[in-house]
Amino acid sequence: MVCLIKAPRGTNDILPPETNKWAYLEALLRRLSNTYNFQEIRTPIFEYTELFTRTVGETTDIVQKEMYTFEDKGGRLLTLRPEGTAPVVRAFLEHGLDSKALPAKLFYLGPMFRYEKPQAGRYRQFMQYGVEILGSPSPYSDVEVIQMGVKIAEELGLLGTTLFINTIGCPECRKEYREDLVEYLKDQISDLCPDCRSRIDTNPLRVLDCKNPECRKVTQDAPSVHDYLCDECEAHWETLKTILTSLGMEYTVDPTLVRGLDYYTRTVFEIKWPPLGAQDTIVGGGRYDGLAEQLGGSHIPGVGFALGMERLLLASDKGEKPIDATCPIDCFIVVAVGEDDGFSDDMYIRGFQLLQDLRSSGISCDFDPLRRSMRAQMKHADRAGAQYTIIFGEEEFRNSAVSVRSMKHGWQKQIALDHVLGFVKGEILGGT
RNA sequence: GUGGAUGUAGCUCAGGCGGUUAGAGCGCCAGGUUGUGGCCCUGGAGGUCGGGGGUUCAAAUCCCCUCAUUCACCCCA
Repeated sequence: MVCLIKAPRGTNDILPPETNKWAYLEALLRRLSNTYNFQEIRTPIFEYTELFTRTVGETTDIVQKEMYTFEDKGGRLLTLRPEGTAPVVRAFLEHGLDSKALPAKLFYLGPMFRYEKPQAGRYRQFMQYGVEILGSPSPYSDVEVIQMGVKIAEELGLLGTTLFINTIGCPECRKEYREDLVEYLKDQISDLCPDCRSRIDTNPLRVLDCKNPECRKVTQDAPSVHDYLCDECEAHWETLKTILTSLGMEYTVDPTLVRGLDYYTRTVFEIKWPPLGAQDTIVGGGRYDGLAEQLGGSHIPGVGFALGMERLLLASDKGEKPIDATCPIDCFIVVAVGEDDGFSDDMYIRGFQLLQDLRSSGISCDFDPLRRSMRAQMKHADRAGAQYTIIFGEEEFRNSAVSVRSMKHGWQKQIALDHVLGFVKGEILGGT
């Protein structure tokens, strides 16, 4: 079969039984959100372009090359959201949530869009889950968020994840650092790759995480932010590490971890799972104390993380306990149609009635509307993962009974039609 | 955006130096089994050989372009 029109590049159709994994993951994330007391927030899929250019940063890859931007019929410049934090903070300010009890703990779950070259674990439309704590400057909030990220990986049976953390200071201490870094880099400019040469002016911190070996040599001896931290940032950083240690959480300090969005301050972190290959960051986040002010609000410190669900499911499949994609039903009604002896139609109707009764009792069940052979129906029942089949046959029909068969154990008994509902309910809901 | 690899049945893949009707396994449908799933046997359906163009008497096979996937880079979730 061919279809003239295919799904656009970098997008995915998610089909059964794969959808069951998504349902499971979503349920897991919602459950954990509740455990950590995060409440769901839903924001539009598109926003004014300016929201992202102002917060994410003009010089970042996201803004420069990855946004789906378009003009609507009213001449408004809009962008399909490439990330969730800026919209959440925007909605938070717009609706005056800062006048309610703080800190606010919010989570979101939905599609994001980035115009990138697709690769395994990286798509143009992808589902992201993220949490944000707004109104708390406390390093305990940083740890709360980080710990939840680790917890999610654990719940999915991902062994061998690594938590990388770093601090990039605040705008105050970063100012002096930035000047010294730029000066240092300009002295070594001949050894830097072309990308990094232009980064010196646009975003010098990003030179630090360039993977080019030549650039690495240069950055090895570059001044470190850690030597420029103001007292507050230093205290925040030290407390953060102390709390992590006291929880027995292992972490690696990675001074080259700066992350690609401009709004980050102080803490940044990533959780990586190496078996994924090139796209091995499953959770990424950090603190953004200046974001609300950038959007015209008051000073509302924030910290959060985001995770890509496609990537997480990819990891889950490769991990220790892949999510079970099957979705079996409780029972299946089989109607054995013999030669047309006048019973068939009646049997079908009685079977169909029982189907309704079972469903009304909360028992999942199905039947074969195609009136195929009994064998075909049994096969169908088997494939649907039915635990029990309920067989309407001529012989049973004459006795006002049906046969109930356990597909798992193979036993089969005749049950009076009047009692079958109770019997099946007992078998399935009674937990035998 | 840069570089490499790969596109043949629903899925996993053979075939490939040009030569009749393009194959296998799995899956699907039916029969063997007019009252029974899984195992086994038999049969059947299902293909624009990713798309377009070119070379040729002849293209799944050679050439060009294009689209898609994938790996790496860039960057991220």
